[in-house]
Amino acid sequence: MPWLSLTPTITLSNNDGCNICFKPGYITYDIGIKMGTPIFQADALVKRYGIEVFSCNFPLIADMSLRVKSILGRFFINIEDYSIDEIFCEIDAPLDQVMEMCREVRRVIGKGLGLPISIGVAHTKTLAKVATSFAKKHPGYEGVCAINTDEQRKIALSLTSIGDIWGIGKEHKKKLNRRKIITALDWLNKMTSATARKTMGGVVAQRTYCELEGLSCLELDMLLKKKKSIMVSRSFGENITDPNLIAEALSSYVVMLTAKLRKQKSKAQAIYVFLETNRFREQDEQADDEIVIKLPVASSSDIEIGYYARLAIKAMFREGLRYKKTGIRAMRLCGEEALQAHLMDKRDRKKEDRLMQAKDKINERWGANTVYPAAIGMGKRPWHIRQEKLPPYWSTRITDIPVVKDWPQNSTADVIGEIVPFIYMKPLPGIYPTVLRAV
DNA sequence: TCTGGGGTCCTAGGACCC
DNA sequence: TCTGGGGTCCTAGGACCC
Repeated sequence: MPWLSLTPTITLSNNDGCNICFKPGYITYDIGIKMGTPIFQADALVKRYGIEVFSCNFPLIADMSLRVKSILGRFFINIEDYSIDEIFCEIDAPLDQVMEMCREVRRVIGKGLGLPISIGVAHTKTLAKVATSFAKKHPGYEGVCAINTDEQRKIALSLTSIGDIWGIGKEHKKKLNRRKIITALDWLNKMTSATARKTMGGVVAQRTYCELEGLSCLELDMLLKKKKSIMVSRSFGENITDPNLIAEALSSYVVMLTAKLRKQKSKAQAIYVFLETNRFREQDEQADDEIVIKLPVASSSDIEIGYYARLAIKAMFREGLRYKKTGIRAMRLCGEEALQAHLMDKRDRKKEDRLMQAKDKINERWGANTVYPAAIGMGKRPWHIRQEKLPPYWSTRITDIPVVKDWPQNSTADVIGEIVPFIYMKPLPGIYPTVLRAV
């Protein structure tokens, strides 16, 4: 949404709960909206500063992420797909060539996707992340910052709070702060790598320490790995007291969970199910229960796993409690082929696998939940998450795709210096102008 | 009134073996 | 009174990441 570049925005967590991404826009000082602030606590600030608030649209983010990564694939061979919005690339070339290439990457992604990206260049992954934060914070770098010399490294680390280093979380930060270690450079000056390992409980901290010294300890991880556990959980849109509705909600998470299992060709040997009340309502009686079930035979069928998940709910549910959240984790995953059979097993597993395959095919072709088990309920359900300010699925849903209405020959459009078509976007009442100029 | 949803790795310690 | 030396496997819990 390039037209919002100067508008402060908040993107909410699932269920429209907390701020998970505040973009200041025109605001140049800290107004106190932190990661994780519940949005109802920020009502006054939202009004005062004209902050636009959005529900999160993960399919949109995931799609943009794929596009960025496919462009990066044109420039780099050795790539680690680290997270939805971060990538590590390895390159062996003189610094000026690398810098030129990075600027070109940034230009191409800016032009093609309208996304501003930041690039950090350094000799270790941890230092590259430090460099990236400088590239992002200081406009002078124009999005690309390198830490190359020892002097640059020390200056950068002296300006970086120890807690902002990748691998130093809030516990380590507290511990180090108590020893008067405030910046990353303090850490290097006041400890050795051996004492870092000793006082911070292991080899992980020691690796981070060495990486900051410029000694690479974290290799580029280019393999696409299967997940070792997969979890699906959601808070409910409202408090739920009916066990059948809880079972419905959990069944729908099971459908998502088993689809993820089948996608990476895994089966679960065990499941973990939990059920919680709203821990913020201190006036309510609380519950936070969990059950682990070892499955008789590893499975990725929503029929079978759904059955055991509902058993777990039945066992945990207590009359009169106001439940807020449930979820399921698939554990002890194994490959689809290496199956340990069960002597007493009566299930027709081949048939069930074929059913799941057919269902996956239909849903892939015609959209998620074209066919689904009746156990997840039909139509609007009270446990559905709230998403009241959802931006359109511009790039992943056919009805939301922007329509080109006009292509002016002598446009003065200024987005990355290119001629840009006028596009009608599906308007969200009160937020978007009818005609927008966009990339 | 309203408070997110995923993951990984490492270590210590228990329980067992010879 | 004195009580060895070498392993493995598993799990809970801690710490970290996005």
